Amino acid sequence: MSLKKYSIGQLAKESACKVETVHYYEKIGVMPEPPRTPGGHRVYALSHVKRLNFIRRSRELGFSIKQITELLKFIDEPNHYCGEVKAMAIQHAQVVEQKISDLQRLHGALNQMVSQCKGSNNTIDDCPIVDALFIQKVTKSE
Amino acid sequence: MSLKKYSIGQLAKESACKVETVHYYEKIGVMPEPPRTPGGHRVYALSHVKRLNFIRRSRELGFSIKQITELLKFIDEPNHYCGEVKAMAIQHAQVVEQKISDLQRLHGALNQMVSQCKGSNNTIDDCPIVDALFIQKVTKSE
DNA sequence: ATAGAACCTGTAGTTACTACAGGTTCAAGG
DNA sequence: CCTTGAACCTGTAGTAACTACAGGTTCTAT
Repeated sequence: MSLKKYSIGQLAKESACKVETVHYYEKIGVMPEPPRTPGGHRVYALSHVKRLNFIRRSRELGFSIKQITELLKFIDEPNHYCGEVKAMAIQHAQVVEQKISDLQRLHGALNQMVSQCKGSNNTIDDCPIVDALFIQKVTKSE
Repeated sequence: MSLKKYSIGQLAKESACKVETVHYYEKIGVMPEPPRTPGGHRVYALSHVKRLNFIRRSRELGFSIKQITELLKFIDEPNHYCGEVKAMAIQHAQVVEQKISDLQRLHGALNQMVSQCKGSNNTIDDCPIVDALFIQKVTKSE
């Protein structure tokens, strides 16, 4: 019996986001306009909670709103197949992999800088970190 | 003999960014207002190229403009020491580490979803990726 | 002298929210 | 029943770090 109704505040809490964010999602069309009380307050059902969870979790996983719009289209329209979702997930996984390796390169560069820096007593003119940053980029593949 | 002068277009090309970005950096104060030709075009010197390289490279490494402003302060003002720069670099390295591990967690989640998904023949109702996204978050520590 | 590339200023758009301001409605306690 | 204050409403503006354009001027090369 999922007859439970949610105010926008409860909905937001349920999905760990802010009320303003729900307004925003409604404005951009990823959340529907829900029914209202006679006074004009939004009233949500469990399906809304699920949908918002979907959106938030997808955002956490790094999907853009545009991508989420696509995913929701798959869900909202009846003539779509799991394969389309899978393809998007695979593609996104590759993007994430790339990001990880970029960050690892960066982390290496930062650590190298730090280890070469003797620290507090040098003035800026002798700081190898500053030197490293002034160097024209060579580490990044183009 | 670094008497060479650069137009804003050459400067931008040298640092692999757009002319508009240089304008923007000038507006927000991380690049100085350079001398002008009688007609009003900006004229840059090698020092500007170096400074812009510093900014761009720092951005590539994930420093925010705010952080770069701090770094530039260390460089622009004579009374700062290498230790301050080192501290910022160390702190930033930790942030990068955190980002990497978040992304690795995400990558694992995506791969798991993908591997559980049989693909094209299922309808959305059977898609484990969609299911996974609808689940209230449990993987993320709060 | 002239064509057109590059420059100028200023404003608006992007992404995904967040933060207000100024007003209305709801729920609980007396 | 009435009041109080939390929660809600709409709408606008701000955030980061640019990017894109419009409409005009200057520079450079032929």
